Amino acid sequence: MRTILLIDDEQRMLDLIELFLIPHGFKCIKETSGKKALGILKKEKVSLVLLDIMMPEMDGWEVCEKIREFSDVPVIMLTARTDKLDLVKGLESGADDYITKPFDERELSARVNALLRRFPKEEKETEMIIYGDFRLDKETYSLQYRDLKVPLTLKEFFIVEALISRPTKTYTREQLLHAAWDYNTYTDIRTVDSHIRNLRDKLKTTGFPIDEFLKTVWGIGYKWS
Amino acid sequence: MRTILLIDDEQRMLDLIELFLIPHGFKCIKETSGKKALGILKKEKVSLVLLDIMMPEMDGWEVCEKIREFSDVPVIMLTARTDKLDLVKGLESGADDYITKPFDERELSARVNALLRRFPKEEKETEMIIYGDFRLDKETYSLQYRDLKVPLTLKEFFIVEALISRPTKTYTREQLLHAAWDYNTYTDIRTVDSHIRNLRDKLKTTGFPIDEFLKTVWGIGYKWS
DNA sequence: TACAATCATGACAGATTTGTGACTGCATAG
DNA sequence: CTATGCAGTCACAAATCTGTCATGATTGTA
Repeated sequence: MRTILLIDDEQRMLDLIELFLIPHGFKCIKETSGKKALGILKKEKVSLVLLDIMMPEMDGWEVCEKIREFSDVPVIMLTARTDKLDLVKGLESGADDYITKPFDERELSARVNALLRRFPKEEKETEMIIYGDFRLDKETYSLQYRDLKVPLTLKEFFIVEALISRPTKTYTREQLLHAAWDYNTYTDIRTVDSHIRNLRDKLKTTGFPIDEFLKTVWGIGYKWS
Repeated sequence: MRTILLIDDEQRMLDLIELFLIPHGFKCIKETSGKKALGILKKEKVSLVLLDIMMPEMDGWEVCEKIREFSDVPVIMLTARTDKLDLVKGLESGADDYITKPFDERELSARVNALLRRFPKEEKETEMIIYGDFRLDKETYSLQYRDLKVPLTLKEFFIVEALISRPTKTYTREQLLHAAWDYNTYTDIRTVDSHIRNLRDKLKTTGFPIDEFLKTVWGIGYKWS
């Protein structure tokens, strides 16, 4: 989960923004002092900063400049004013974007997401199903167990994908047919057995302890466990 | 010098924006058709796109989405309206920022510079992709392996660029078509095979150990590994 | 234990996908 | 105009994956 640092002197505003952001899957750190916020930035992993301009002691532009002395974290400025001079001053002090209050939830989340798209530091896990020591990689159509990696054929891949994405569930041959073949295929149900065999062969010769994981459920079908 | 691609259906607006940008040290390419602009983006080195929303034929959101299918170039949307729904829609279709007309010169240059700050060495990095002993040179459209250097045709170049920029990932022919051709091409899918063959021939006769790197993934497509 | 149902396995045929050569069209340069 | 090189299409051969069948092994049950 990505963390956003909120800096505003009004506690009410901090709470409000947090309420906006939480449903969109962000964690928030709230801070009323610009000075303390700089300290937090150095210690915590922060993905983005939302920074109010009108603050006592140290204003938003100053905070932003200090941040830029040591960090490239994306910064969005918040202000009540709509003056374009403010805007230019904000961007020149190193901010990446600028939102005028009052803003609505969609604008906030859209701007936050637009900026975060630029920093895809987190691993994409959607292309990879991980179960125990196994990884099923959709980019390379291969199955990995610790250091061993084996490319799969299409049918093998779809079968493993079905099985491994719901471990311990027993799939009937029918269900595996539907997972790997078109719905209205006239393929013999026993063909599934063939592919299961090919899989076992291929994985065993590569050194996978596959018999411990890919199991036959007598009278029903197969499962991964 | 950084190049900015301007897309607007009104020639007057294109000329006006160009007048704004030239004093700030930018080179401009002006285009009134979204479709043609996509073609330009694939061929030219463009650092940033300024995209009008209200256009006949293909509107700005659509153009932006098409751009995002093959490029991460920063995009700023232009519109006469101040509706926040527009704003959200723009950011969601992949834009990075949003300027409402009429805008002034300072705002335009501030926003452009804020975005470009995010891509400081972009130009140099994208001119040369290095993977292992291979170098793909965007300046001369050629591929180098140790001392051997071979010029590539455009299509060959785009195919290699896609493959080599994400080694081990298996690309389908569809994906390679999108990477190397205009998005709405009616080119036969097997044409990809032809270019792959030409590549292999060309590289093999020059002495590249290409078979070890450019691999066929049966039933899916091709990969670099 | 004996029997019936179910599964694993090997061999092979069939289907699909890919590689390759030959050809056309197009644009460009000389 | 002609020559050249690139892009795209087609047809057929080659490679590889998929599906079927027969047979023997395994499992559950009476």
